[in-house]
Amino acid sequence: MNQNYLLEKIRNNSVDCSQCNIRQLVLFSHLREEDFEHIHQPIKDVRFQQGHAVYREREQDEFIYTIRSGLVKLVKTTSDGESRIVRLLRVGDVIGLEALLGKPYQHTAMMLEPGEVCRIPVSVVKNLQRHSEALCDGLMQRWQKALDQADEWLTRLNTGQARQRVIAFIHFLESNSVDQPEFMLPSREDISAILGLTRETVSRIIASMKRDGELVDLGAGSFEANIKKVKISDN
Amino acid sequence: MNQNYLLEKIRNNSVDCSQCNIRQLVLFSHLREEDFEHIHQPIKDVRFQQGHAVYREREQDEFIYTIRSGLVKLVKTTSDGESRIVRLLRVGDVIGLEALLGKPYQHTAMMLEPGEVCRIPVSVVKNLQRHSEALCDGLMQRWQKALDQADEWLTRLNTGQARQRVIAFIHFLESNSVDQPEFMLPSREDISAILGLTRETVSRIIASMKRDGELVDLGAGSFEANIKKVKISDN
DNA sequence: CGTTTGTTTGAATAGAATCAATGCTGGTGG
DNA sequence: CCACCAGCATTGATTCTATTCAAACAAACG
Repeated sequence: MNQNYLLEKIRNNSVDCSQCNIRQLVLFSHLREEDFEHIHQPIKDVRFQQGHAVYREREQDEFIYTIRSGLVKLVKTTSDGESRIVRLLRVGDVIGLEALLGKPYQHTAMMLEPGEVCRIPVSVVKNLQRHSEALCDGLMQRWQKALDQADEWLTRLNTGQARQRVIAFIHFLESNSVDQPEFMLPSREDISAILGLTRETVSRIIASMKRDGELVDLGAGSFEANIKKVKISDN
Repeated sequence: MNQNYLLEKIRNNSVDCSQCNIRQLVLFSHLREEDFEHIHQPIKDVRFQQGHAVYREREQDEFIYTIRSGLVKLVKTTSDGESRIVRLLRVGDVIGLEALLGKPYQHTAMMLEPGEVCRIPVSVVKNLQRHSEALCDGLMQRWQKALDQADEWLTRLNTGQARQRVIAFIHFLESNSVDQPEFMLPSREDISAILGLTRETVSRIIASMKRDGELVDLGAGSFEANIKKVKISDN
């Protein structure tokens, strides 16, 4: 019976969360073995290409997502047609939590690099919630994490002079790529939507940082160059 | 027995939430009568003067708060000593949710006008959570609301030209004072910390709006004038 | 290849910050 | 009661920074 269930899950391209290789990172980290019995709807692994949307602003749907790999931007379109990136999320982060409250998605979630997400039906979460207190705690933690990032975004990346913001953003990227000091720079367009500056201003600053040796371009063949930070002097 | 309990609560300056006159607004709106039996620690009503802090950044404590009256600013101090206001909260809003997760407060919560808050021990919420699913939902809703405001703060109040931001902020104030078209303007200092501009820039813009008749000063005797919006033309 | 897409660079301009002075209001103490 | 002071708002002049407009450049792609 359990065997059959597993078999069916595999047939549907769905996954067994108790065997997830990033389980310690994701929403279900504190679940006990028996809790997994309460997952009745399929959780699917979905792969997205760069530039594709996981969901779109104002859409309403029945899924939340955890990011298995890749970098995701949350984009909000302002009244005057401009769009701003309000958060960047990566492996282990949860997006689309608002679906749990029956609200339409508040942003467009778009892949900055190819990656994979788990698509979790809202009903699964609600079911598990009934059996596990830990999950509610986990959810609240995700919400708080999003809030912390939102506040940091405002105070660090959208305050002060252009150069300071770019430096703060590079620090942010650096802290995200845990092991290596190398990281990918998003397009100037994206950076400008993150920092609230123009493409040109961002380009000028980054170019000048390269000239000054504060950033080293490792130009690893891919479209956008691999960048290694050498030193950042805050002036 | 129940009588004695109520009596004791009153003696301690604590309150009976089931009788709260803004109960439909607050965290406990969906609780059933019997749920209130599970409140064992006192919930206190605290009154604060203008400029006083409900809690401070980096402090850790065991309370969350709902606002009964008054306007509260959440202030975050940046690395370089500047401080930015990341949210404004009013009657019915909950502040200090991070205490539920055992985290230190992420902001300093300060009264912009005199007001009253309910001080709720974390243990009370955790207890109720065990008995009422509705509460967990309520909590998630509060978190989402905070997140929505954070995003709006960034995209509306911290994007674009100074004049647009001031106008957006006035719209925000207007939407907060539901019934009347009058509202109080915070100090230029506070507005500048909200919009990421300087005192002088804010002052210039508001003064010019008054001159143009887009804002009418009702100067109702209090220190900062009462302001009524007449028209806002977006250019 | 030429085309497309994104980046860099330059010159001119607009907008906000900065520095500095003045004005206004309410409170204080002689 | 009036003079003075403190705190905040307003206004002006100047400087500086980022935007805008425009062009050249570089890489990727059919």
